[in-house]
Amino acid sequence: MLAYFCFMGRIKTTNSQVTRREIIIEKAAILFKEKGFKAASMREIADVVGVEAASLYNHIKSKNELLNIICFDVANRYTQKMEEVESSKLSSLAKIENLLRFHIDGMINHFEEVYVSDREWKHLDNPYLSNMQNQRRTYRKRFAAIIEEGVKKKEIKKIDVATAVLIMLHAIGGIESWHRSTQKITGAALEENMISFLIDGLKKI
Amino acid sequence: MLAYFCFMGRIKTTNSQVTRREIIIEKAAILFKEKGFKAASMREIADVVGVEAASLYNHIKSKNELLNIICFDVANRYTQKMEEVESSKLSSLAKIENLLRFHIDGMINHFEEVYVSDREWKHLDNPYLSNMQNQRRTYRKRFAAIIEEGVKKKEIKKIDVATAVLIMLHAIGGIESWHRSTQKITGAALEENMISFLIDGLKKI
DNA sequence: CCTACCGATCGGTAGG
DNA sequence: CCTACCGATCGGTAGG
Repeated sequence: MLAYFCFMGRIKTTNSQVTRREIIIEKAAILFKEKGFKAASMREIADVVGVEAASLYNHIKSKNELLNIICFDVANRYTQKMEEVESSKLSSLAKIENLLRFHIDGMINHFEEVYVSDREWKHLDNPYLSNMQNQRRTYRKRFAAIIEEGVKKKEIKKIDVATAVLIMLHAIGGIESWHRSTQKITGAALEENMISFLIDGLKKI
Repeated sequence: MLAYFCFMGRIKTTNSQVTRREIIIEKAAILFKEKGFKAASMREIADVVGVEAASLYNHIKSKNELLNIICFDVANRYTQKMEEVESSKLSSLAKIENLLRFHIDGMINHFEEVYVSDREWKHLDNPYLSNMQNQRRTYRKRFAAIIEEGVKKKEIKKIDVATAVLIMLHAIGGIESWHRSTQKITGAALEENMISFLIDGLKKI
């Protein structure tokens, strides 16, 4: 019986390339973003997907698995990007700009997922929770190291590195209020505005 | 009976100036910050306070009332500060610096409350929810108006005002990771670093 | 995929 | 302030 439905999930690929499982994850991300992980119920997710709550469990193991998938999808993309940037030949300033643009794009184009992974990861259960804590700590350290290197090479203004990391990574979270605003500038314009504000803060005068 | 315990709350003022009610609110803020509003239970709050869950209701009406108190305490302080700054004779740049320092101080010295009011206000129920949404929208507009004025008077670099507001108000949220970090710089040093980064982003070159 | 259902936990009340 | 308890809702399972 179980095998039958797993197969059903696969067969949809022919029509739409989106499995039922992926739809569930996508709808879960939207609800987790809107109500928070704890406040969003499996019954609500099922409603939006158009099935009974019990049916969700033919595609996913638990509510927490949904959160795991969302959070690590995002975290892994960040880690991958960090590796790409680190091994590039760009200047420190260009590396940072590259990373910032990646974050901004993520907030604009994968908003729900990124938002959830950023605000709801505390509800992960172990071992995923400590794994995520490590990934986040490591990411910030690598980000800081790039700035540090830029300061040493005198490509970047002398600033407190920890403060700069903290400001830059959090400022991007502000794109949330851009999503909510009615009279939006375009995403591309927002990106340029943010980059110029943040990168100017690093340039030597 | 009820009156008796309300009286008990008041009488404590003689010893410590902190009523049982205020202790409950303070502990609730800590738990709401750590676990989120929905994930923190009244039983946990009661545990920390040192009473049974049912006893909390002699001091507060509901779990949501706790959130109301925390959120509007913070929001009202912001509104009050905004009025003070608007009616001052400071330059636009000085006004912004003044507001930023106020936010930074809040994040450093009233961390739990400010954090909760910023991240958990979505769980308010009406009419408090729409009230809060209005207060937040209004605050951002008034903040934007100050920057706008500075740009017009050419005290401030020509920037996209909406983007600047978004960056500045969210960057301050980054102080959260300062609280979590082990090798901290002092709060005062953090404040100076943040101010110089953010205010430099506004100054004309 | 559904119906039927379970144990746990929640916010909150009654009553002393 | 406590004990005792309630109805609602939750994540999840059994079984077809």
